[in-house]
Amino acid sequence: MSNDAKTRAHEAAAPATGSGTHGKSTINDVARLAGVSKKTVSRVINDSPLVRPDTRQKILSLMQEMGYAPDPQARGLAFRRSFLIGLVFDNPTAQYIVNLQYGALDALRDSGFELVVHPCDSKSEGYIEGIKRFAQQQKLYGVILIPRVSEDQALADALKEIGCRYVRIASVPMDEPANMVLTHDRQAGAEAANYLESLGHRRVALITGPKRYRSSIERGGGFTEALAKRGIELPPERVYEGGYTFESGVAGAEALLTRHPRPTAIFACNDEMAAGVYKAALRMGLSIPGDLSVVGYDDSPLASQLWPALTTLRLPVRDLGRQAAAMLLAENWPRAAQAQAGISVSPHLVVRDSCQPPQA
Amino acid sequence: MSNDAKTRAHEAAAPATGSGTHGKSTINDVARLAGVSKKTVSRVINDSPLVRPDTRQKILSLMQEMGYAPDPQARGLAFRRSFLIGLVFDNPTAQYIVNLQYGALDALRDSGFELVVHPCDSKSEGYIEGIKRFAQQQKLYGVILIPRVSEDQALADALKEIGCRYVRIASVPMDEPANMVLTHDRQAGAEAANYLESLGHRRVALITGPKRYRSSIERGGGFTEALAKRGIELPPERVYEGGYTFESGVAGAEALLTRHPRPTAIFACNDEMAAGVYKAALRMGLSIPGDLSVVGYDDSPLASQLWPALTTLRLPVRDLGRQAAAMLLAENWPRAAQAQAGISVSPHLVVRDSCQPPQA
DNA sequence: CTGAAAGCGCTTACAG
DNA sequence: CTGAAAGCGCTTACAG
Repeated sequence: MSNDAKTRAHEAAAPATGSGTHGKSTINDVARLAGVSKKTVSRVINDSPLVRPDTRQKILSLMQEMGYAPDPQARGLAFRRSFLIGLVFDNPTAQYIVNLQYGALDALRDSGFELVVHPCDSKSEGYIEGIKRFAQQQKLYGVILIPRVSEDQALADALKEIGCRYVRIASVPMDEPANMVLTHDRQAGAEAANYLESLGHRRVALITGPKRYRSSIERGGGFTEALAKRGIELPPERVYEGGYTFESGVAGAEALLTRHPRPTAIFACNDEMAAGVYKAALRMGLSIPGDLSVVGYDDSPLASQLWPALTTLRLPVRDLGRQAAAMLLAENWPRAAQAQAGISVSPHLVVRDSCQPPQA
Repeated sequence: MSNDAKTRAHEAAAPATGSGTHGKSTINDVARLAGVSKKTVSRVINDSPLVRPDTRQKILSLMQEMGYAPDPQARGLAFRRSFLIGLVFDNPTAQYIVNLQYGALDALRDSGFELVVHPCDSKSEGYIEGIKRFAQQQKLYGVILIPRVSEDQALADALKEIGCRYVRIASVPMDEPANMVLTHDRQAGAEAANYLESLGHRRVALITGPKRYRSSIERGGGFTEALAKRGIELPPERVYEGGYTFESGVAGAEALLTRHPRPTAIFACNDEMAAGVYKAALRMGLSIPGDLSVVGYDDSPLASQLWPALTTLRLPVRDLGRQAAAMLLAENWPRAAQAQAGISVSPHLVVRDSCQPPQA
């Protein structure tokens, strides 16, 4: 992944030992010591081609030597744009947020950009105004939108209106390619279905997330679709709408497992709900995978900590974050971003110990 | 908690509808429309007392009306200091990081300050240099240090040297009160011991975190101490040094539970390790709390999702974050911060279903 | 209580 | 390829 950093100077090492004056040198100091105008130094900072190679080299090593790094605030003021990337999210799991941050920071490392976190409540009145103000006031360079806010077209429109770059992480294309990182939830849901079918399961059940989450619709839809393609029906009484929470997983499993005949496998649309299924099964005296096979989604730390370890769909969240941030930094947005958008980030099945063929 | 915001203007609402000119008004526009100099507007922005009340009021409502908010970059450039707070952490759990962020953001809301995240690797060579550069380059207003980096005196010294405000979250005082938010781990460890003793347990075991974590030493130490005070000995063979990870909890429990006689209770120094104890017990056919009582630490979401629900010490992480950020913003640092430092954030026992008196 | 001047550290036109 | 002037939107001395 090419690092389209705006400037090389940001990679400046610590002030060279012994350089003296408190490491607070400015562009003027560099210019004076190099015997050029500050405009020339500025050109070097901004990787302009309009500098003679030897001049550039001389200035570059001088900056290195002095431990000079341009002041982001001064640059921002002149550019009318900051070097901050906003991370906007509603209420995903802690693990999701943190992994996304790590990924985004991977891409921002040594670029001179920093990551500013901005949680919000998409159900509150005027939350879009809040984000707009955040973007405008800080003159954000760009914004990364995480589900569920990424799915809000009104938010995207607001951002576009004020001219703020953004990238939406979502399960289906709902914007220009340059503004999207896709998570392919439908395909992953199908993988879960195919896996269970291949083990021999015919009476399977589904615990979805809330309908207002596009991911939930895609995961559940892909699952149902793939099942149908293999000739397996999923009647409404074997589908439970959960809330992506542990408790809803418990409730869903309790509802589904009291049906007769009992399903032999459950696909929960996230790991938290799958953990809820474990609890319900344990309480009902059902063994996993003996009496019940379970598949989750996310591959959160939880998945490997459950016993038996949970078979689940791994969502490479850190990669999503890295990808989104890299697209935002792309030199010639949106052209370059679009090219990068081709790099796909897909979930895949991680087989552990929570599934086996159904008992005869 | 008083919000010592530097300025009122940050709370400016969205541009009043119909105000026209794209909401990009500057201090000059305000000054012109108010018929005063920009210096006077500046005084209002910065809550200077040197403005006639009616003048101030007039300017304030004008700003509100225009949807004016001062540009943080321009202010920062003039102030030689940004309005950014850095959150520096090594590798705590995702839940800890996120809760701390939420807490810090609670305190920063409507203050004009933003939160910049900065993970690091305290085991890597020159990591302190990296943080120093981050603080210096961004001219951070202040930094919040989370364990384990908060325990590194060299880091604190480096920050002090460059004149960067910081607050350390840690289990014991190791700096000026104005620089500390205490988590009182020792006292909480004692609470765990007293609780188990009161239930009648005499053969108890302990799974600590890594020795290099001060929290681990305090939690374990408080536990051991309180036990001793009540006449219960904790021999070395009933103490296992874990790594604050799930896997180490499994390993620890496996080691401790094969001793004869078997301990009737285990205190794990965090919930992840407690979850590991659950797994080991389940595999060994031991029931919780029938055969074994378990106490964790953190009250992470995990705690209530385990079955039976885990009795644990609740660490109010969000409060820690709020407290730390509020101290950083205190008007007259370090005096005011010190006053706030009095507000204590203490863990307390949350009793759920994982403990009972030992079987006869 | 109020203001005119100079400056924070950079960049954008505009010339050459 | 290089530079002198003006400006980004604020604040700090310094006067009054």
